[in-house]
Amino acid sequence: MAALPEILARGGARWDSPARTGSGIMSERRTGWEGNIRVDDRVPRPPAATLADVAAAAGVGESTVSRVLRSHGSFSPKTRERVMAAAARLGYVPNRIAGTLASSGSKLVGIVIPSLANIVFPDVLRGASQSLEADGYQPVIAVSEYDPLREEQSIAAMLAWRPAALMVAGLEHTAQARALMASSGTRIIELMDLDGPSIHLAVGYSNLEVGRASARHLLARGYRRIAYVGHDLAADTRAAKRLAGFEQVLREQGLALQDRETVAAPTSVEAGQAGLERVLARAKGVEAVYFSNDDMAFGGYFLCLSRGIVLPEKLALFGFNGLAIGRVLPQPLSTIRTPRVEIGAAAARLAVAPFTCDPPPDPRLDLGFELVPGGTA
Amino acid sequence: MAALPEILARGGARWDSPARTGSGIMSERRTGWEGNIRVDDRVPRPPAATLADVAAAAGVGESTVSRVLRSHGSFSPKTRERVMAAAARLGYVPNRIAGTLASSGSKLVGIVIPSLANIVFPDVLRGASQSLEADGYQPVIAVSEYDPLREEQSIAAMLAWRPAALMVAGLEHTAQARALMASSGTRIIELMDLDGPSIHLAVGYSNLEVGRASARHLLARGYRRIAYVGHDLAADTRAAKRLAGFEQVLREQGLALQDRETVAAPTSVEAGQAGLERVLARAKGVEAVYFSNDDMAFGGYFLCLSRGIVLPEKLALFGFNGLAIGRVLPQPLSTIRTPRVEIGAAAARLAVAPFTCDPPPDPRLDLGFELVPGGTA
DNA sequence: GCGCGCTTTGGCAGCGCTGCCATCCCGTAG
DNA sequence: CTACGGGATGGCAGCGCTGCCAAAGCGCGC
Repeated sequence: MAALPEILARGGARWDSPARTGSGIMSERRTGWEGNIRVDDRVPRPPAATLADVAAAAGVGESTVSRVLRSHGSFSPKTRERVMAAAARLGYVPNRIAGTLASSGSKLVGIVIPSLANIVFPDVLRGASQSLEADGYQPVIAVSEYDPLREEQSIAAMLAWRPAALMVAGLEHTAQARALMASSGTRIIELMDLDGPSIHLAVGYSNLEVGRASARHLLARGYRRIAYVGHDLAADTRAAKRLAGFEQVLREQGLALQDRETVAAPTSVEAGQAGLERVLARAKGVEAVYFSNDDMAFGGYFLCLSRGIVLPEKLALFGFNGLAIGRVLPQPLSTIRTPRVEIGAAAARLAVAPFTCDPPPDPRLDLGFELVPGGTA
Repeated sequence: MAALPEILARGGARWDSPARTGSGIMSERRTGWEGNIRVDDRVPRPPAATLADVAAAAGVGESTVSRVLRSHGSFSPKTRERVMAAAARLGYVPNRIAGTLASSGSKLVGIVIPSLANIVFPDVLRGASQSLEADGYQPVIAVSEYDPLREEQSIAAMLAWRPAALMVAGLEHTAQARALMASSGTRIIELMDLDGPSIHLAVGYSNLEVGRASARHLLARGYRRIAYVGHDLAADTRAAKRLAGFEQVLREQGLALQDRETVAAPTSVEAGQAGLERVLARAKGVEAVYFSNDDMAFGGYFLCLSRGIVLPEKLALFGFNGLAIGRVLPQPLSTIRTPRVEIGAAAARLAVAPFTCDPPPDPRLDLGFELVPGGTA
């Protein structure tokens, strides 16, 4: 069992690995319960050091410690020394709860998203978290599972932490949630949708326009008999808007959807596969399928692969999101790429921005989207 | 533009959609800056209502309001009525910052994960968030990007919020981070790894054992000339452990890796594709490839598909994670499925559990893994 | 040697809520 | 009619920190 240490060393690991310092990973050094929490419970550790403790230890006043630790205000170098030493000695960890209450300026940013089941919102989260962290803010997240009521509750719960800003996916919320946000005094940033009025700021793209662009693309490629395969639309208003834009363009050309299969389930590859299966069994002569998103489209794609349906000659597929996997497929998936990480990052910047600028920024930040022609449509 | 409302109505939407109540989505009702934040800045809204305001409005004492709003302690039904009415009237949103400081019992749980770039940690997050929410807790997240130093900083930052518990991925941390966690008095839960000593509690599976099981499977299928394609191992100690276990079993059979390609990049389908490409160009006669995870394996899978390499006859592929997409591939990916959502949920339960039980739970919670034979190896 | 102006420092009142305790009120038993 | 027990209620001292202000220290010019 020398393999792991070797690998770690070879790679220049900087972790302080128990596998390297202990008796080796295989030995299962049974630290045991007694050596852990249980003991902590028995011997109640001395309460965590406070500012006052550090002040006493350093022989200075509390406000001086506060100033030094926040590098805010003025103090002499040697005082700084003394304070830092005392803080380190006591293992002082500042209490942000108290700090926030006193300064009434939270470094928390609430993020309420509908789902973590595919990579879309994690991407947004990633962009936001990166940017937020750089400014010393921390994201508090809640997942609504596409349920308006849970979203409302999550929003209320977030607001109770008095965040510096609140990011919410979409523009549709319960009346109660909307009222809460509008009257909270917290900066509200709505994500991933621009089709409708926003409370304060909105960052994203137009789903309606995405749907239209998708339809125009398929039409331009000569497809006329088009079907739609989607997931639960009542919950996902943005998918509904894409479909609305898509149908609008069809209608303008005197066309209509050949078939529509809405799987009563959240989005997933399995749902996409099942949906396409049903469409193929039912509607004859379908030339192209518009999916509610890439996950659904992947399901369709692999169904075609399994059944030997040649893409795009026998059937064209079009998705939405522009996920990485679609690009390495033998035939890259035709889709629309959205700037998810950038949306998160931009939202984070807006969340933290002081807004002293004049003229003020536009309340709508359109980060657009990109049609990826691919090879399936 | 009547399509969207129709769709929403058909689906039984419960959102209070601006598209339904406003002048329609297309009309771009230009709420404008003046109607939003800017105005809020100009006319400083009255400070948010406090407990005292509600108490005054309801004609009762502060503690009574506190008791009613938390349904804690005793109060008469009619008092409850009055308080609730007053709170609603004033749009009172409790201040958890103050509440937490006063009760010294935070309802925050810190979660530090290395990445949001694939679905693995979002899955964990999903399990945790669901379970936490049910208990009235909220997750605060931080992403370390597989950087030990950023992890350390994130841990320190989280601890400053005095969370009820702290979840961290992996068992390897900087010495400083380990010391911080051990002495913080906060319950620490380490995720996704059991191979090594934990600080308090660990929930997950043995990566070493995963690697061993993978090797045994490939060996049992008769593969002898095996290559490895992985991503940056120095950062991802769990991937390193899997490889260590894998090589251990090979060694026990007097075998060794035929080739090893470590792409100097984070995990991705592209990296997997590039890695396999290089292995194929270099090593001749490789029968099977063990990938550091499913994302990497997908890259390899599609490369084979593009090049007409028949799976598994000409080349066998084996991954790790058991992602959904692997199951709908024409040849399902041979891999090992991990209970990620369950790990998150279990960790959340442990985070919140009172731990008064006797005998105490084992500090290690092994949720195991499942080898999915699939069709590629 | 004195006063001025600046940097450095300490004291202390809250931030909004909870927990504890004293008080009050009511129904009921004696 | 009085005493007693328990539910219902209010008062108030913190929780740990920050922001404000007063005070002290310090260097320098005249």
